[in-house]
Amino acid sequence: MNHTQEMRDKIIKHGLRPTQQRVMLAQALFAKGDRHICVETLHREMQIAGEHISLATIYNTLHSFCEHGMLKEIFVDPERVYFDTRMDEHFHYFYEDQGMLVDLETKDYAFTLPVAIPEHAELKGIDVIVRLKSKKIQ
Amino acid sequence: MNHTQEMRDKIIKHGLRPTQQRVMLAQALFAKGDRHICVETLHREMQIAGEHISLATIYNTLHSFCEHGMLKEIFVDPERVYFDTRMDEHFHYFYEDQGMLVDLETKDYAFTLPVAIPEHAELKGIDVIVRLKSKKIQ
DNA sequence: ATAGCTGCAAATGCTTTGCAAGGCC
DNA sequence: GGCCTTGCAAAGCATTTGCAGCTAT
Repeated sequence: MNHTQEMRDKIIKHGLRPTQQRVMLAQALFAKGDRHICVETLHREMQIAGEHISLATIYNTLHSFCEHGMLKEIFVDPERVYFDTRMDEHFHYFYEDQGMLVDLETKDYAFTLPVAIPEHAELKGIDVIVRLKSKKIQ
Repeated sequence: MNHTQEMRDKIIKHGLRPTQQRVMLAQALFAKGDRHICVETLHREMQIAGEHISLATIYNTLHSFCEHGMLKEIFVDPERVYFDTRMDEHFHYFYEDQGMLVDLETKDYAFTLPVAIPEHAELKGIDVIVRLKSKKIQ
């Protein structure tokens, strides 16, 4: 079974129709392991690969993927939304100067969860963002 | 010494000129203890109080306050930026359905900081956001 | 006096939407 | 065939900017 077919199956399994654009985007997103990508970057990447997909469709598709549990949105920067292909609970470093997100590895921290959840509320998730600035290399 | 004077002093101490608009905004922000407020809300609040300040000035002023260490920006929602008047390191609950931020009290969690910081980088801060959804009241 | 601040209106830039044409089952 | 999806262009909206007039020191 080739990779295109895997992506078709993945999309179907999540309750969406495997249209050309969705399959192409799924390949770009999930082919290379975990990714943290913003719409603009993905759009440029598709153009370079010679596959034209409109920005509107990328927005719509990524949001569909989120609603159907294939992606997570991350808000770290008011300038743009990032999408994360890794679905388990995990945390991030964010290099503010580069706009780059990197996963925190378990060995890198010692947070003790969970947190008290107010009675009248339901937990949707916990975001931990370690904001960094790259040091200049001398 | 009245409250207006306190705000003037606070602004001067942080290296800014105490203009009318800055003093009015500082009063709105710091009079009532810790606040988590977005520009739109603050603008509406000033209008209701009968004090006209342009949106542009509110944006500029809040950003100046941030750069001069009087406020912190919080990104939890791509729709709008929140400003937090509390300057020490602390974490938040965010009620996604209400767009409301609430401080996490120390008793409510047991995160163990710090985190490993990559060699080539400098820590700017750690954000912890516990995302909640209000439960319907039956 | 003069450097800095304000406020309007216009511009910007990311994101969403309306709608006609096309694709998937 | 019928419904969902796409893509363009236009709209939407929070935020920023240019610039003339005003204010604080």
